[in-house]
Amino acid sequence: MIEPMEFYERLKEAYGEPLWWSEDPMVILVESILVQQSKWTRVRQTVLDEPRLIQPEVLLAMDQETLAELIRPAGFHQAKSRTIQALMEWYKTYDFAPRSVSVRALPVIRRELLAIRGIGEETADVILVYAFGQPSFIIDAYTRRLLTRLGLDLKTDRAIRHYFESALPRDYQLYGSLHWLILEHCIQRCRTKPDCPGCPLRIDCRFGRKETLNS
DNA sequence: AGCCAGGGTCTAA
DNA sequence: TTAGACCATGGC
Repeated sequence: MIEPMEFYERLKEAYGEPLWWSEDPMVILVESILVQQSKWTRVRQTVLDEPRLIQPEVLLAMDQETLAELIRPAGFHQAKSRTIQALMEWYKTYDFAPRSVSVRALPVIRRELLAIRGIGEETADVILVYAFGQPSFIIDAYTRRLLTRLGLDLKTDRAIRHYFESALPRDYQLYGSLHWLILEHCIQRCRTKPDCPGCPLRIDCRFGRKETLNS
């Protein structure tokens, strides 16, 4: 059974120093909503082409229908436009200065984010790690899939969270880097090469195939 | 044509 | 607590 740190090292060795989502908190806030059940290519077809639009005041000033049209290519545009504006209202209460909060505030921020309709566990953790610099491990579909393929019997997200958080230093940069490496591995490599020759994790990720029990 | 994508909410059992 | 329908779009 592979340990979380080894998991990280193997990916890092294969893909090099991991990138970071963005240094701009506003980009994280907006993109984390847009990318839900969507793809990067579609996210890039939206409001992100206009950096002047990615500002809290601008997003709050436009009506929801207008914002919805701007983000249409990302899918679920009605729900997402509503969520983005609710998120901006919440962000205002932090004076648009995410890095100023203390580590002890993590559970508070997480609860507040989860209270916003359209923001679930994954999105909340993405925002915590990449925008607020808080160590809350991000669990996405790719992470679940890799762990399953690694033969780890972690049935719930709670178990997966414990697997990582109990073995890794509580370091938001490490959490963010690992999450990014997993994306790198799954999107850049596994999805384009389903057979995954020379896989650094030495597993069969089975992209493009139905997940089957007992396989 | 149909399947699927880095999710989230709601409902029914 | 968990499974399944639903939400929308576009690329392959």
